[in-house]
Amino acid sequence: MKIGALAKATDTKVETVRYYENIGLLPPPARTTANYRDYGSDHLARLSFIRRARNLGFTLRALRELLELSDNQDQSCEAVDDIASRHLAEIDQKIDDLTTLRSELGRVIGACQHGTVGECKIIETLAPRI
Amino acid sequence: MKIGALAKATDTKVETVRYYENIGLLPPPARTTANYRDYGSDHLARLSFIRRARNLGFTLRALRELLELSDNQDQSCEAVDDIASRHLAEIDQKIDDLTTLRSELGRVIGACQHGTVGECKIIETLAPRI
DNA sequence: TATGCACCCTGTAGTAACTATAGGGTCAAG
DNA sequence: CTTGACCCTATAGTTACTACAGGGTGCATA
Repeated sequence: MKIGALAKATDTKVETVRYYENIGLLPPPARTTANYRDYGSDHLARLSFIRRARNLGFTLRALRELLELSDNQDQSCEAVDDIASRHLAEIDQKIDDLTTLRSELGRVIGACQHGTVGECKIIETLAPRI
Repeated sequence: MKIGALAKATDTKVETVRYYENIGLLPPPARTTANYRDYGSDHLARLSFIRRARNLGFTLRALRELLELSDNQDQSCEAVDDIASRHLAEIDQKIDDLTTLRSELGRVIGACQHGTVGECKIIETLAPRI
């Protein structure tokens, strides 16, 4: 598939796809005779992962680390365990925060439907960490 | 509290706190006689919300919208409902993605502990959306 | 055959959201 | 009374994109 189709399938700008190739996050694909980039399903999967993980607040640096778990199958068990464990804790925190935020937004919507708008306590849901 | 304490409590750089004030995301606090910024607990709650929501991948633009639910209590029910509903759907998607990612990382760690490292299928967990 | 039009290419400049540095003031402790 | 840890403003640099500028490709249609 050509870059436009890949970009569309992953909800990415064409320029962003080329940018990821420039910084070495997405491997350079084959080229057609007209020098057009020609992507396969592995590129599609990898870019989808990158975009969705970015959308979840992971930095490109964190992404590189996660992608290496996949790219370098021959890493030591300790290294894999360390990287995965650190990210697991981060992910759990994110899920907690999102769940709390979700319930307050749900309450606001519910209150709205019952005509008793009331205060929105959204800020308080993500109060300082202990 | 002074800016350093506020920054520390919210895991933020002092420069970032001043930046949020410049772009109007954090209201300007009172000043001491020495012209130092003097923050209260409302600032602490608001900054904590901003930082954690940013960490979850929300843009500053999205944050402004969410904060307005809290700041403008007198908005129409339709407006509140529209904003809250859109973000609710986004949040649900994020929770789904994080949960899937979490389980694959957990599997990798588990495999590691049993000495059967095996392949890491992390990329596949965030495959293209249907 | 040609001439749009939608797509692709490289390269560079602009934007969003920070982050670091320069140059200087405040203040409690020793 | 000075030293170190803080604060101030202003501006330049970084990360992660995003938007041109200037030009080539390829297929449909007049």
